[in-house]
This record gives sequence, C-alpha cells and structure tokens, in this order.
Amino acid sequence: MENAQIADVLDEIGDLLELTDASLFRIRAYHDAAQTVRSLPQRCEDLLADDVDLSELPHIGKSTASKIDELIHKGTCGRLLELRRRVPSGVTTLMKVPQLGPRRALLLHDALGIESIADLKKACEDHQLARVRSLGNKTEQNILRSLATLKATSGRMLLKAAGDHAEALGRYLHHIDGISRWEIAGSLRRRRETIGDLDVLVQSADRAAATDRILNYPGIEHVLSRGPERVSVRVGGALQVDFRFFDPPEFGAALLYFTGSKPHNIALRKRVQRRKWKLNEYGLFSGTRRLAGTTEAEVYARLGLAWIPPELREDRGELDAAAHGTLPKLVKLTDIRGDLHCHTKATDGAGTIADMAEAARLRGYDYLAITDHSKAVTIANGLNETRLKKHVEQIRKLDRSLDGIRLLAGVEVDILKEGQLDLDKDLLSTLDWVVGSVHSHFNLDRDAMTNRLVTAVRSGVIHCLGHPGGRIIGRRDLIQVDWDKVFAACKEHGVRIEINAQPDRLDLPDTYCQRAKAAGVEFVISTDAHKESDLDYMPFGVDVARRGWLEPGNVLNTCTAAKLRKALKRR
DNA sequence: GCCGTTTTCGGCCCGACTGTTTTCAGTCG
Repeated sequence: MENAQIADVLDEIGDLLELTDASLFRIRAYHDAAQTVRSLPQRCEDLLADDVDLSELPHIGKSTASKIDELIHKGTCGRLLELRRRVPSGVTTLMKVPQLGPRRALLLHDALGIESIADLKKACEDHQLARVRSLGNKTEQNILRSLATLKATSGRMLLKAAGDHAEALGRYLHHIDGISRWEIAGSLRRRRETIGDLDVLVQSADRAAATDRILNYPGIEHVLSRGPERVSVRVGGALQVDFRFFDPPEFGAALLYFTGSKPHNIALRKRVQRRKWKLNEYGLFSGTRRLAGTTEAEVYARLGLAWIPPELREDRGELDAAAHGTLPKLVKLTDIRGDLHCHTKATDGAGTIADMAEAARLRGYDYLAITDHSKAVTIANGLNETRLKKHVEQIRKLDRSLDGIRLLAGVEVDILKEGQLDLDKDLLSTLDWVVGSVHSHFNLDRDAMTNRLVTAVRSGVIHCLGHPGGRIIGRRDLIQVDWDKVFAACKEHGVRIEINAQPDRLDLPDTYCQRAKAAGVEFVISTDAHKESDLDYMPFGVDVARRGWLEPGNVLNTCTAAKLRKALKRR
C-alpha cells in the first residue's frame, strides 16, 4: 500500500472524528500523522519490512503505528470501518465544501437530509437552507459560490498560473501610493508546485484608503470578506487572495507566519515555547515585551537560527540545519549555464535547430542540447535511426558555424516497456547527450516499472533519466517505482536524474530529489522546451531543485561547456 | 492521539471575520 493511500485513511479518520464529539487534539493528531506519512521519503510498507518502528516518526505514536500496520497487512482498518458506520454517509464529503465545517455538515444532514454535493446544491437553489436555524440567505449564496469554484479548480492551481496572477496583481499594487510595502507570502513564496491561495502582506499608513484602492483591482470577481486587518477576494476565476495589513515592527514576523509552511511554523513555535516565549504574526514576545519582528532574519536569529530560505520551510530538517549552520547553499537560476532537453521541428517542437540555439544564446546560456523524440513516439513524429543520423549531422554542422553557444547533439530516446531503448545502442553511443524517458505503459506494477527503469539505466548509453516520475500534475500520478533501487542504479552507472521544468510536470518532485541527493545521484534541470519561449520555464525547475535541497554542485548544467564536455566523455 | 532540557500527565496556536442572533458559534488560515 502506498503512503498516499495510508495518509488518506488517516485524514478520513480525522474527518470522521470531527463529526463525533472527539477531542480537537485527537482529530489534529490524525491529520498531523497523515501529513507525516504523505511527506515521508520512504514507503511505510518498506519501512515495516525493514523492521523500522513507525512510532519513531514524528506525530506517529503506538496507536497510529498499529493502525498503519493493520492497513498494510489487512488492507483496511477497524477504527475506520467503525467510524464509517457511526457517521451518516456523505457528511465528510460535505465538510470539504468551503463554508461547511463539521457542525454545519451534520446540521444539514440532520435537518434537510443532505448527503451529497448534488443534494447540497439543490437545497441551496431551492432556498431550503435559509429555513434552518442559524443559517440564512447569505450562507446559501456563499455555498453556491464555493461549489462553483470547487468544480472549476479542484482546489489548487499550478505554481505558474498562480505566479502569473501574482505578477499582474503586483504591477497594480506597485502603483498604489498609500501602500509603502507589499510582499507575497504563502506557498507561492515557498514555490510549491501547486498553490491554493495567495497571501499578500501589505504595509500602509492609511489602511482604509489602501483597502479601497485594493478593492478597485480589475481582476477581482468577488469580495469574500473585508475587515480592518484583512481583506479576502477572489480573482481570475478561482484564486482566493488574502490581503493582511501589518506595521513595520511586525512585518518580518508576519512574513514568517504567512509564508509557513504550517509544519515549519509549528516546529518553530516549539522552539519558542521551550524558551517560554510567544511567536505570532505580530512578533516574537517575552510576556508583552517584543524581542523581534521587523525582519524574518531577526526572529530566526533570536532563536539561534540562520535565516531559512522559504523553499526549505517544510519541517524536513531545515530547523536543525539552521541551528547547526549546515543549511545547503541552494542552487540559483543564475547558476544555470545551459539547457539539456529541448525539441525542434524535426519532431514535435515549433522551432528549427537554429531558432532554439539562438533563443538559448539570448538567455545567456553556454550550451544547449537538442533532444528530439525517438520513433516510438509516433504522435510526435519521432526519429528513426536514419532520420536521427541526418538530424545529428545538421546539429553538428550548425554548431561549427555558431559563436557564443555550443550545441550538443542528443536525443530523447524512449524507454520501452521492458526497459529496452527505442534506438540502436551503437548509434546512441555516438551522441553527445542521451536522455532516456518513459512515454508509455505508465501503469506497470511497481516491480516491473522498477526493472524497466533500472534496465535502461544499466544500458550504458543514456546520460540522464528524463521526467523520471512520468506525472502530469492533476492529471496523471507518479509511476509506481522503488526509487531507492533506481537511485542506486543511477549512482552506480553515472546516470543523472532530470528535474523537468515544465510547469505541469515538475518531475522529479522535490521530496524525491532530496532523497536522490542523499543517494549521491547527480541532477540536471531542463525545460523540455517545445518552442523558444519554453526555455523560460527554467525557474520552475530551479524551484523544485531548491525545495529538494540541491546545491550548484549537485546539478550538472551549472558547469561550464568545457567541464560538461569532459564529464560526458564516453568511457 | 502525540509529546517531553521543569512533564509519563496535562498540555496541545490563536486571531480575524461572517452571519446570524442579540452576545457568539462556526469557519478559516
């Protein structure tokens, strides 16, 4: 059983407990445990097989550990089944609707017999809710709006989409005179792969006037709430934006608080509690005395910690590292010297080799690898051996005529079902750069998929595994693989792992990068550009690398063209 | 249910806002 499934069960137990009279802390404990399992680098099933005591993990004690054990060995868990029997069906689904918590969900079920989203929608439309005590017309309208948003977005949007909204909003805020400072916090600042909402911190001497100006932003579709401290709106279809006002002495503490993540904040607050201090969005306090708050660095420093880059704030060991001065020196966009994965008109790209080379040169790169598809990807007009030979000749010919950028003659060769490569090995071994990728049979079982990748890695002719997890965010899950085996093979055979910077791929995902780094694997950050402007996806790949704790030395395409050539020399 | 540098018991983050009611419960982040 996968960790995601276990985490879902723990979350469901937590949700069900909310509908009973269980202690709030017990409910939270289940959700905390779910979070731990979800972000665990190894599978619980593998840990158990290795006789690891799961109750050693944070937020998992004897009770939860035994439930996980039961889940893995029996496929289900008695506590879950018992709770499902006790709680009317459908009520946990209702709780997922914004505006509805456990109390209202239960109330709607008991008073109106509502058991599903469809029931809820109909009841709102028929004005049934207003008849229930403590509910009214406005609640009805708000729920209908929530349902529409839920349907449109399934909750979160891609980092790139949210970033585009933030950029537009930023241009507007920039021109409001009364706003002396604003910062975007939240998961966007942490550069998470998907974003639930935007948190904007605002500093202004005249908050009422600033609020009026903010509410004039043309992108606003609906004002969710408005108070002296906070304004919440919905923009561009589905993105909620929360504006919060803070004064300069509070601003750093507020930035820290609203950047999160929640687990990071909780872990941080534990360190605060040990000193008998208090940390909230207004500052770090001893009693009523403010110890820090103007900047984040000041707050961290007062707690004996180095400033932690937002991308690391996930409670994955960054606090200990900050305490011991061992935080990684994270890779930056400016460290990247070239792109090692792009396509041209020869297959499914839009530009010629020359177009792509020029676009890369304009972006200040020293080198670009041309890596078109192989023949198995028929829909992309993939190259067979004959066409590839000609294509490579063209790349090399152009390379000789170009100044300011070096071209690597490469290919993105398909890794077929059993791990064989889609092109002749002798031909592949004459290329400068070979990316091996999976584009088919994504549903192989874990052992078969692991063997498939390991076989390809051992082929001796690929330099890199392209988009290793095969996922498309929101559409296709990560393939099932024993990653430790794949990483070990990559390390042994000197095969790099790609971080694919396509905004809907971001693959390999950050937590796996951290694990691959620990296994000693080298990385490549690539855009997989299919047109010139796609080369601008590089920052999203760098975001993933940073969230995966990678330093420049872990990333091959931070090195110079000369060093790259040396590193790629065939044995 | 988890956790522990005053603890194996007694804590566990808490402030802002809405809607409905009339002093506050529920929800959210």
